[in-house]
Amino acid sequence: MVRKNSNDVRPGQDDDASARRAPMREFSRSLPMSLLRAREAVMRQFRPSLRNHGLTEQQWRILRALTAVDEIEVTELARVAFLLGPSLSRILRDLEARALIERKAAENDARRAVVSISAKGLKLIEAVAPTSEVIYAAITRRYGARKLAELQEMLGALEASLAGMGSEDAEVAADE
Amino acid sequence: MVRKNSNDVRPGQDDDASARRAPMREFSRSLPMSLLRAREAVMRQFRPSLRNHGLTEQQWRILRALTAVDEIEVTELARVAFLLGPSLSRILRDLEARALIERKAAENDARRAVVSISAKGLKLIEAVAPTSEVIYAAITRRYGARKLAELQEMLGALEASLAGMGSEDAEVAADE
DNA sequence: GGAATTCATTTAACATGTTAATCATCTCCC
DNA sequence: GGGAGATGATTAACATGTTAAATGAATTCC
Repeated sequence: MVRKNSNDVRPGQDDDASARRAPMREFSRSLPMSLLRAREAVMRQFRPSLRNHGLTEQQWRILRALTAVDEIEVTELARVAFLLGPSLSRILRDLEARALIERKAAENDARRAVVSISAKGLKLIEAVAPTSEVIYAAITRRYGARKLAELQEMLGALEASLAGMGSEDAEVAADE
Repeated sequence: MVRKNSNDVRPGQDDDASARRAPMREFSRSLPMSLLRAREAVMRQFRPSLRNHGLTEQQWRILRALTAVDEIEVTELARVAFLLGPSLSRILRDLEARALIERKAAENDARRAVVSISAKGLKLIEAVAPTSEVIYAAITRRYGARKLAELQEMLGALEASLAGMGSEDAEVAADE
């Protein structure tokens, strides 16, 4: 079995070529990977339960967001549920077909659509929520409530740090 | 303008129905959402640069992983690049068509495929890497190197906490 | 030594992510 | 009040995530 781990990196073949450039961050320790793996570890806990109720993670996010408001415009919903417009559009079509949500046009603006959760949708939420809460509690217990709060605070800070950094790119501006 | 924020939650209409159940975690503060938003904030920085070089995030992950080894089997690569088999399979097909990687059968086992990065692939990596490093450095500077290290440590710990929790449906009853 | 099983990888099918383009409405401004 | 642009939502097109099934090759078992 060939196990490639941290240290057996690139046998010969590029000794002098790579001497000049930094070896780059050890791949598995990059920030995006760390975040991806952590999130996957968390979602792995929830997916089976959601699946048992015929919901995907994103559909659940949308229904959950809808329980917190009476009604909401699509754009706002996209922001709250952290979904891109096209994804949301498709999912709303599906949820509406399943009668889990209701949709109508805004009163003053025919462009805007207003969405709300249906009674059936609420019922589904209420069926799923207890299990989700149990799972969340188990995660909190395992990791530690205080540590979890601290982690979330740090994640929020990271997001905030990068907020303004958006598009100050040198090379992107160069091309087009 | 209808702004629904943290406080104007659920106007009437379900007063007694919701009296019994806990209001559930404020949605935007759930752990999965925090992780998703943080990761998106980070990836938003890298995507334009990768795109300029014709790479998606996942393609980049694969090529990056391949630079760290001489050659690697597909299953191992999936583990290292944190991709599911089907995704990896599709991407490898594409990368091979673009001559960025090479693929051959394993010597002792015709089931296994062995993948390595091509000279062209290496060249591409070398073209992208500097920009990526600059972005990573900017993120580190903004957020703080020490804080970043601490965050990664906490993310790793979270992953570890949840490691055994996977599928206690029936089978993993065997102790750890 | 061959049927049954396991294993590595791929294909299939559907849902979402991502960017660009489209479509309808709305706003502004002359 | 009508046309140029802005805006909200959807559609289009392609890439990946996710689970199940299929394929092909090795291993086990009798």
